[in-house]
Amino acid sequence: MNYQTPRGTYDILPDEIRRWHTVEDVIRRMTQYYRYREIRTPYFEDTAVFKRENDSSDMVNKEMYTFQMGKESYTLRPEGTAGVIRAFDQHKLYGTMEMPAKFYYIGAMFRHERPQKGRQRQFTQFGVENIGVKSPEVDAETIALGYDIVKALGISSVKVCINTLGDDESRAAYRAALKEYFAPHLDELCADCHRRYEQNPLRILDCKVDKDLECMKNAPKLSDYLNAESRDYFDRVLKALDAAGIPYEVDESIVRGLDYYTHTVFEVISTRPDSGAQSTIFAGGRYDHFVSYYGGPDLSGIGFAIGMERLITLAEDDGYDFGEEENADVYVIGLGDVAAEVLALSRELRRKGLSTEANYIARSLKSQFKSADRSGAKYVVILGENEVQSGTVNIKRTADRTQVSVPLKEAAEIISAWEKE
RNA sequence: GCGGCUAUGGUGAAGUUGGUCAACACACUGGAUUGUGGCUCCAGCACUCGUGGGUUCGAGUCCCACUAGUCGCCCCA
Repeated sequence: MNYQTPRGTYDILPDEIRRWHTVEDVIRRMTQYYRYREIRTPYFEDTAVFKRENDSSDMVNKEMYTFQMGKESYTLRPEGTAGVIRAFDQHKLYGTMEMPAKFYYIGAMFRHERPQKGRQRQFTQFGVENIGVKSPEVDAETIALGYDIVKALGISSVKVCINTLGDDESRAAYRAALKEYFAPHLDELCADCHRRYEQNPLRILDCKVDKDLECMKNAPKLSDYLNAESRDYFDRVLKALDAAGIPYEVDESIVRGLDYYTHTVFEVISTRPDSGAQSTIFAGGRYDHFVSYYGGPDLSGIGFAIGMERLITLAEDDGYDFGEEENADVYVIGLGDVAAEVLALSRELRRKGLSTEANYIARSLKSQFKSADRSGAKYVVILGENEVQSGTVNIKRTADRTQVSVPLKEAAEIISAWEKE
């Protein structure tokens, strides 16, 4: 065992791929219901696309896979939104697409973190972006899409947590209030919070280390600093969620890891006790200035991302039925020096749309029947030297074990006809 | 970046206070039926216990280091 996958990466083996296909199918169906269209952007971008000024998040500052090729610096994408917005601006889709422009993506993301349950260095995210219409109903609809996917996979124990960060004015006022409030308490806070105090004081509030501190409990609340417009917007988001029949909980501690969010932010978490340290299923929020950041017009957007690995695990834990692997239609047994004939017949069967397993190994009839059983084939064709001589072939129906001898040339046609009965 | 736990064949694993052939099950291959299957029976299948050192007359079993996995902290989907 000399080679293995790098830390934090993993292989999806054939026995496991069915789960992925199933979940991907649910996602594609649901996004189609909501009229989102797929977009595929590169797995790496110019580093500047991800490394934005004044970004205080660990993801951007500590966890990116960045490499130099010649003079250029590239980065493996740690998240999906930046690439989508970059593409939206680059191709001036605001000029050709109807608003809101609705995108979804599924693909690998890369973050250099210490792996653990539900967290890999290369992982897969499904995400959506809804750009160009700023409306509380759009926010609620976006959450509804994610919620519907989670529910379609039979995942129970789900909690929608939502909050608002308000607009620029509200945030600035709150930020100032926080800095003023925490200034005398700085020596009580952890090292990370000192950094947060400078870069993004809002994040002090969801610090897990200092969460039980007395000064945390009495900290000013964002809700007290929202201006009328922001408060009204959030109220309407909640009303829209009520109208959509989505249960939620307002959680003022949610401020999100990415710095580009404004107004609505949300996290949908699993309340299962066995979901480990990574309980977030999907999370996202609204961004007012991201589209213009990459050179586009001043449009607002909203999006979320779901970790596919977590989604699949949760669906599995809740007993979602991923179905059985498809059986073979036909198994072609070869006896003696007949491999070429086995190949020819198998190709004929496949051309007729029959999934066909062919044996090219010189081995006993018995062992070939065993593997025919394992393949689940409905028909077993026995092709030996005798058959080649006589130009006939034996076809055995697995169901009733009856066997008929037919001309070799007609075998594919006959099985195909039986299948259509 | 920090901490806990783990590391035996293709797989799941047993391996007592260090001391006979590294158990058992599944899978796999062959045979009992020299061309007709899912049952049964028989046979085969780890010169070796993550890697490297050390202690000992003797180590899969004890010690150290390294590597990897896993869970948690941080962070996040």
